[in-house]
Amino acid sequence: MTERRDLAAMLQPLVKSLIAAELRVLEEHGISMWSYVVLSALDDSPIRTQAALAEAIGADKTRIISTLDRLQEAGLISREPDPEDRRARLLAITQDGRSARRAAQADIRANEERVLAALSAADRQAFLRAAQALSAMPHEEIVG
Amino acid sequence: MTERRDLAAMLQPLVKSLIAAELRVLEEHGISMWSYVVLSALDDSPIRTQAALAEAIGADKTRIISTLDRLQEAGLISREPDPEDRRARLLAITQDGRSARRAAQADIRANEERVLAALSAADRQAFLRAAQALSAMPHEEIVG
DNA sequence: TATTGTTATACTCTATAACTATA
DNA sequence: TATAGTTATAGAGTATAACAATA
Repeated sequence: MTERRDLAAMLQPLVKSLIAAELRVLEEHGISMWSYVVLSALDDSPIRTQAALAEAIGADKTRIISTLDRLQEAGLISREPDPEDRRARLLAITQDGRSARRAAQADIRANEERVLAALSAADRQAFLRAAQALSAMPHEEIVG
Repeated sequence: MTERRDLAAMLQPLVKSLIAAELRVLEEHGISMWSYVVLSALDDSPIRTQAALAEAIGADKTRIISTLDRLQEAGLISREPDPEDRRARLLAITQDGRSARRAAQADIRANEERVLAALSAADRQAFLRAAQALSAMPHEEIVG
């Protein structure tokens, strides 16, 4: 049997630290974690309903409302009733929102690069490749 | 710039799935996550105070009390006042506790091996080596 | 007075249920 | 009546503060 600690027990503190690092950077940019997640989702493409956005980022629809309020207030997203179905809210990132998100992301990635520098070039590549492969596995396949 | 998603955003869902998998296994063994963490800490060596145990597993001292109650009730740990300082509680795993912990750990690792089988042998090795190296970094060094 | 463990309280985050408006 | 969004409420998990026992 391979002698190692449980994978989850090993990775969880690492992820916790990475999230703490991300929160520090985001705080410098005046953005909350949920705001960053929303901006990142909308930077890929606009979304037609708040429920769809919540679904896309794995959040409850009731939980993102105050975040959307603040983002709209700050002019980082637009949020208008769909003329064709005025129950729905068309969501899109603004130019300011895009700038804010990308500036924050650049700082986050710079810090992650600094951390990854602890690895050899070969291990770094393999680690990222493996992490990508594992995180692409369906939740059910991992849970079994 | 390397084209990849944020590291934390990539790893967090993976860890979440791994924890869900672990919880499923632990449930089959009738052990909670906190109980498993406590048993794992005590399987390495006994601990002289509850505060030290809490510190060791990164928990609040008030938060492990009900867990210790249940473990003691189930006969998986021993917990006696230190004769030399009766404020302190000497904590140790019992033979039953050790059996329970190791049985659970074997199943957890078996599932993790199944997940890791998605990787090539080389990537699997490099991933584990890198994960170990990164998780050994001090929290402050990652946060920056 | 200081320390260990415990209990009581408050706070944060999240999920559930009820409500408004549009369809 | 059904759906999108919102607000109000309740629940779980955690941290903080007060307390009891021992030193």
